[in-house]
Amino acid sequence: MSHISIKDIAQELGISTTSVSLVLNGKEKEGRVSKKLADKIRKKAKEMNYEPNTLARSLRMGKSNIIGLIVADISNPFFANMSFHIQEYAEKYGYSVIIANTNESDLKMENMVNILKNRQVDGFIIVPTESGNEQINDLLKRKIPVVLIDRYFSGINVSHVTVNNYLASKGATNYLIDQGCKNIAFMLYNNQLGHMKERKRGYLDTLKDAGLFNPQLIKEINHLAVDQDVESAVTDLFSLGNKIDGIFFAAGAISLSGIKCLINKQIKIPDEIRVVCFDKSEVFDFMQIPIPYIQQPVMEMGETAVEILIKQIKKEIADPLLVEIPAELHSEF
Amino acid sequence: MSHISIKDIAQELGISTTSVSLVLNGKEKEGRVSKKLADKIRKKAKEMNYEPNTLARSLRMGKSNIIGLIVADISNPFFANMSFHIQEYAEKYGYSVIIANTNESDLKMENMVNILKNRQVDGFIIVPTESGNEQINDLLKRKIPVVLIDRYFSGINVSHVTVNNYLASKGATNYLIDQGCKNIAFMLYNNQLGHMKERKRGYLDTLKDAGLFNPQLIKEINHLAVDQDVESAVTDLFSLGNKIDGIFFAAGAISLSGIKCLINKQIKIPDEIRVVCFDKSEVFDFMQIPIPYIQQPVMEMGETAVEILIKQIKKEIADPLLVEIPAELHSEF
DNA sequence: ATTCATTGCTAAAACGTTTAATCAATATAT
DNA sequence: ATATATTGATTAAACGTTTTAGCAATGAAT
Repeated sequence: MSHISIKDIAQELGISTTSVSLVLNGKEKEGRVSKKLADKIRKKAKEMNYEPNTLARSLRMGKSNIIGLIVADISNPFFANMSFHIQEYAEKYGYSVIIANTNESDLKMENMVNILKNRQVDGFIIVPTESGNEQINDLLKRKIPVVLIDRYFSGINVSHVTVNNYLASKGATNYLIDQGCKNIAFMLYNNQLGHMKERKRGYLDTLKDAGLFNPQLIKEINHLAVDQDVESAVTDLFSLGNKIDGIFFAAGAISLSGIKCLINKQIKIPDEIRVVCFDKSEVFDFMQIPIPYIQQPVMEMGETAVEILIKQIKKEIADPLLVEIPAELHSEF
Repeated sequence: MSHISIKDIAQELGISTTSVSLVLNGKEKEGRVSKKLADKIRKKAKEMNYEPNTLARSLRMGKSNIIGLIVADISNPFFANMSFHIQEYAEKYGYSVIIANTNESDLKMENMVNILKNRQVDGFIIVPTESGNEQINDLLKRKIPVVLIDRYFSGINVSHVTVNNYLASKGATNYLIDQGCKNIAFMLYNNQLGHMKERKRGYLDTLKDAGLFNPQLIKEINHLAVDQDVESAVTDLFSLGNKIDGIFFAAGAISLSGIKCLINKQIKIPDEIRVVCFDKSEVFDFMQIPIPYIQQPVMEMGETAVEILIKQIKKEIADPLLVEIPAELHSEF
């Protein structure tokens, strides 16, 4: 027999599938199955190598106990790590996690959301792509629980957990000011996602408060051409009248590209220029000089997202929950 | 209505579910549904925002069109990247991919295999954990298609795709010999997986052929304590009578740990010691000196695995296929 | 000796699909 | 005018579960 079902066990034992189901789900008490029969069923099930068909169960019960995790870039260690913690934590609650990678493509995000939705996942945790908002809206319309993580859309009223980007950004900028920098550049992605806006706001407010603001110091990077854009941004910045003495890189990949660029141009960190980065990278461990960075509490973020999502799934909460977790600036070495 | 089914559409239109199913699956020709009715159905389906329930479909059809991808460490860029390519390629064939991370834990691998098996995935691509062999055997016993990737067990007759570890290892070792190294150390994991054995064999054969072999040069590392083990291995190696002048790191994490250690101990690469690494790392881009490494063709490996798996699923091939892909040594800069 | 509870089990429906079998009506061929 | 194809639909079973409702037998209580 290719695959053993509950029916096969029942047949073999000459009993009903009800009893088998009851026992195999540990409901023998409520189901009033005799200990004798229960034991017989368990024995036979083991003997026949029975494995339940979760598809059928989910279909019948109307829930799959699966969480769909949609990540914009799984090869980014930050997200890979986050995925790991999410999976780990969700399992404790009896949920398994399906990871899908959108590679920053809106179209792929649409596909993956649809595929998972049609597979009846109970809810989604999503690191959305830049224009993934309609997909999110569709999910909300269908009353499917969603939690965004790391990124969010300012216009949509949906649960999200992020770091406190504004404060983190202020902290990083202030750090550079404290180090004596007067012309502090800021490099960020040119997208409209909420977290980027917040990081920018943090930088702007701090610089304005300090009377150091200059619009030429802000450089936007296209995520499809990070290396080129960063390269020309750096060249631009160094041709300004007031020589820049600090750069705040507002995202992981921009940081790496930026530092690589500075090294190539033989611009010495921190003598000629000071930097501070959003997100830690393994690369920092291998540099001669320490690189200050903002570290996002990736585990806490992941676990919070899982908790919120599960509460939504179980209908313990109805309204969207917006959680901001403080991020730490690592600058002491 | 919370969720629209084919039945709802049929009811609304006063027709049978068969017609709806036929049309929505593009089988109106074979099913002899009139163009008029077909159009009506499609219109209504769109209007009602219908989405098929893949669970039910899979249950009925006995296949899910899902590939289970089980990875030992998703936060390892090598595997993250591989996952990406596998997902990408599988989609072209109409399969979606569920990624599960085992974090190198045998128990978790067992769990994930079971969970996915019970969700009726059509087949598995697995980067197995060290002692995951029984799980593989169980899958084989149940006639569930499996392809191992990157790692494999010498004792089990199951499809796998790997790099040609033996030749790659010979190449790397020969590179160091060509550079004039006389005392070439080798650092590998202390596990019994086939790919490690092959890498060791490559090193051994090459060193013996060159008359340079010395058992003290081989250091085994426990993957649970890479940094410590590498640290003491390096100390050991440098206290040997014949001063070592080359190290071949047989795996990605060992390489990074090793290089970090050399930097900390102020041992200059390549003046005092030459190294060669298995797997590329982003870190190499940031080092003053170029690091030679063996690059595995991760995309080709992933795609090959998908192809083999799908052929097995479709029963186009019955016997296990063992594919070895050549790896490239990057040593010219 | 009758009622009532309890115990141990089963029948059957339901979840949302797909698909083989069948049927009635119309068209085509003889 | 009759036999035969073809067209356009439907009925009902099946996939593997869970679960409600109910049945029969036993035990306890009056």
